[in-house]
Amino acid sequence: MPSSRKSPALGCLAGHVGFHLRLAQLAVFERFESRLGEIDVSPAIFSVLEVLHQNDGITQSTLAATVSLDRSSVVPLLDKLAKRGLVERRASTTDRRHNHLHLTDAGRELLAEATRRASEHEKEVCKPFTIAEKKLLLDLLGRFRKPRT
Amino acid sequence: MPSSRKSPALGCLAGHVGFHLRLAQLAVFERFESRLGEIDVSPAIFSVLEVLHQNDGITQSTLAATVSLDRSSVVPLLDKLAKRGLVERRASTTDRRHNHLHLTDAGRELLAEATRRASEHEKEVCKPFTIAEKKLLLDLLGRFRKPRT
DNA sequence: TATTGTTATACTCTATAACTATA
DNA sequence: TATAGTTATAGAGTATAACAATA
Repeated sequence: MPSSRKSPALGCLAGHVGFHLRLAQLAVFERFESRLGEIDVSPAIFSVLEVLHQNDGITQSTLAATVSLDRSSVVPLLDKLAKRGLVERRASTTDRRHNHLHLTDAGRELLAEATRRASEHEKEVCKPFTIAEKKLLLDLLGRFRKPRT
Repeated sequence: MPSSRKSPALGCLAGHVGFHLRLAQLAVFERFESRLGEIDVSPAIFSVLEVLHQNDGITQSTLAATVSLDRSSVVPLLDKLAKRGLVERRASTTDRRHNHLHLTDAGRELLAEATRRASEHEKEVCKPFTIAEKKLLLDLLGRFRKPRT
């Protein structure tokens, strides 16, 4: 039975995935910040570092597409990371329009620590799910993505 | 088998709910805007209008809590809606610190149209799911919310 | 003292459009 | 002409802190 102090009715919002996606992301990102804020790693920064680690020498536009950002949005992000000595931009020798991106040693070290913390975070945030449920959730979320391109 | 032009590896991001929540929300909100942008209704505005409709006379702070915003964030939002003639603020007679919020006739009319469009949007965006899967998804998303308070 | 709404302020995130340098 | 990165700029969205009115 509902608690005596009833909360306001949500109407059709209760059945809207967008509404629930926002609340879920809010809760998850908040806890991410509380664990990785200490080492100045935001969700966006973490995803960039990880993609760089997985794809050494990747180009800025490809990175942007991979994390679903505009290529212009990636510039100030990389500026910050370069200033912190975590990332290097090397002009391509074959096509001088491209920058190839590389993690520095410091970048790899920070990523290692960030990965440890992110993994704890993930464990905490997914406590309400069984392994099968989490797998299912990721599968369902993946279906929102645009079909092709 | 993978396409010949392979996309960059995501590493551990592929298993992180936060990463997938962001992509999903991005896709969903984008399509919401494409359907309701025409009538100048953003996801935030829609949720406010619907909560006001469900809870006539609700107070600003309660509204804010209901849609997970700070009470200061709700002020400029309501300013806009009031300026558009969709919402009224009436000072409470019993406790003059409170504003009681009400939809105007115009507000109800716009909400009706917005609800029609939102329902089409919801149908479109949930095409990849069966009824059972969508129900399950909402259930799973709900588990991220903080336990009590 | 505590609470509601407000203001002033600022910060983050992100995109668009135009520029440059290449190709 | 087209592309990669950059710049300048602007707009959302949101929060924090302090304030006035009220309780």
